[in-house]
Amino acid sequence: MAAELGVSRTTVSNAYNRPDQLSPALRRRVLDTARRLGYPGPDPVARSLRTRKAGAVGLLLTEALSYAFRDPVAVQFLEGLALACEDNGSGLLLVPVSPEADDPGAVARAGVDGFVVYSMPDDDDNFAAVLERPVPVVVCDQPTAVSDVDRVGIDDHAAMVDMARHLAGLGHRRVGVLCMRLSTERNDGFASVGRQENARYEVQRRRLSGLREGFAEAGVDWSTVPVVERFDHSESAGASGAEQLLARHDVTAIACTSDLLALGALRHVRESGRRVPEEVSITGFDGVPAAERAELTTIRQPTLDKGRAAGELLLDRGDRQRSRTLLLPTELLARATSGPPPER
Amino acid sequence: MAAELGVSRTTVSNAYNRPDQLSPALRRRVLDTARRLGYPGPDPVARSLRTRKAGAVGLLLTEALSYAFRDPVAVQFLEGLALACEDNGSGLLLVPVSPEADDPGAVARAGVDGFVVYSMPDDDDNFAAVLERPVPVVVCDQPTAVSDVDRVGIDDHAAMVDMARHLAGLGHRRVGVLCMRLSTERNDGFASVGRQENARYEVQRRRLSGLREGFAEAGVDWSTVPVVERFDHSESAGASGAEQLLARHDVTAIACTSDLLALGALRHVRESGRRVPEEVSITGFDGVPAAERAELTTIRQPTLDKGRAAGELLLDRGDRQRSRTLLLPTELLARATSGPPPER
DNA sequence: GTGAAAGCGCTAACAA
DNA sequence: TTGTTAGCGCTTTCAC
Repeated sequence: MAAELGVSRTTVSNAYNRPDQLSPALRRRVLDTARRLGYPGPDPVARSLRTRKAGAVGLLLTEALSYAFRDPVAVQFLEGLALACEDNGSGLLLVPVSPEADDPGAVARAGVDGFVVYSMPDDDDNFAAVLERPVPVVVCDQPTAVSDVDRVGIDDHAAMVDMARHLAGLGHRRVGVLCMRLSTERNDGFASVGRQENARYEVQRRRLSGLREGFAEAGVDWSTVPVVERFDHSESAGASGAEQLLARHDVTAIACTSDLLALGALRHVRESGRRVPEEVSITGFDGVPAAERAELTTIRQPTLDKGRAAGELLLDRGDRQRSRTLLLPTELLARATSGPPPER
Repeated sequence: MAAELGVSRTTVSNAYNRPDQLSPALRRRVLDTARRLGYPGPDPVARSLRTRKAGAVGLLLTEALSYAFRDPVAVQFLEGLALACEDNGSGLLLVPVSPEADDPGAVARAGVDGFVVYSMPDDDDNFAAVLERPVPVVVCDQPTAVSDVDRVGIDDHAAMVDMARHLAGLGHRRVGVLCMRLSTERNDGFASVGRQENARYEVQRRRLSGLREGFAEAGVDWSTVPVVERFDHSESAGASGAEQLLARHDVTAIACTSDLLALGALRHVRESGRRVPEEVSITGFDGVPAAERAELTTIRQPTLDKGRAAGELLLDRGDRQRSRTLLLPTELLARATSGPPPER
């Protein structure tokens, strides 16, 4: 301890943390001595132990850490979350999870004051580990079947009912769907109704059920609607999904459960010589910037606001009495990739 | 302590950390009791204090936290860094810095095993605070004038010499430049040679000096070359910069020190009715995806690899004897936005 | 395979 | 304004 150098440890501590508690001269002297002796200042970990504050928010994602920076929706969510963190002076800790290993160790080992959980599957070990921790938790999007945590999300079902009505209203009856992964194991291909209903990803389940309901209103029998699933969330997955769908089914519209998939589908459909929307309509979900450039018909969701709201909910030491749920609005953007189906 | 429940604290600790050190039956019993009693498992902060490992890498950026997710180059760097972190099982802590406050507290308070510093100005307080911490540090890009830290970067000067030669080789002699901020205070407008040479951002300084050298070889007097500076790094800053440049100077080429600026310049130039590259050539720097889509002539730098290398350098507990410097290669991509100047 | 003791470096009360 | 006293919760020799 630098205490050996004239003063006591309290004084040293105060020199760093409460400048107003001691004379400027003394403070200067303490700091100078510290520097001379090579004392690097209070150890942050020891301080955290004592103060019971880590000064950081943990973020848990479905995917590997680096995915956070590959998916444009995740990036926007993170920007919002970071905004909330910086307002609060909190750090943002991206918690590593090994998708393979059944090792929730990283979660247990994270020095954070709370967790934001972004879009995890039902029954996830890492998420379970988060709930074990005696810190506040905010879940974004999924899973929703959890008590005692705050939640931020949108009404995925209702948004997709709108989308189905939009397409049905244009006259589409022979439609296909392209969706994201429905289980944690890779399963690229057509997804049966049973598989859809038992999807481990609630968001996908709800988006599909929304489409189902909306199309049902127009008399479309859902069991005849082909649903193609892709494990990877990327444009090329969207392209290959569209290819698989169109190879077997003659549809006039493809509703995708994300913009990335829709953008890929759009590319494939055009490259295969079909015109959009004259021959095939394509719709997405999310409202990413690239979708705007492509004039994709989609559902805009306030991704950045979700991130900020999640951060604020977590950091807001207000009424943490009962768990709060925030449902943000979405908006159907009918743009250039949807139109009436071709005449028979 | 759960020790009151049959066994000692060592045993409890072992139950969590060294399953092989005690009988499975006992371990099970300990864990069950812990659950029943609501013991959440070892406190990560206390554990860190004892083991002297935080299990996380800290990242320090020039800008506010959320900037990390707004700038495509930063996002790619982060993806690479995250890749290295996840290979190591480390977390990634984005350290909040208040650009206004002269408070390096967040850096001092971050519980991390090391820092990656990404592109900071010379003489930055937060960076200085990082150097005070007794942990390893890797600096990416700037500042370079630091001893005892590992570094990752590119040869900005040489890359821009190439770019100047490219433009000069096409025949350009009346050129303008659009660069990023040169000081930490906002100063949008023309930058004198003196201001360029005294820029607090080494990367900008070197990119400008590279252009200067390359154009000098073709006989261009640098003091006649207008250099427009923009504080914000965005497309719209690029557009307004190009506008300001063209309003006063009749140039046949605009060399930008980033793709984002170049993309904005491109937009402005086209919107103002000029053809690219027939009337004006425009070049960027970085090689972001959007630049590829726009067919922008640019310098590609391996941004993701820089991030990964930075992470590996930091986490690699190998020869930490002397500081290592890694210079990654760049590549001039001559695409569709550069061509011969118009005939007089 | 298990327990006892020692301390990681700090800050919050309180007393002087 | 400064010093004293107690831990924060854990892991780690080392002895049993």
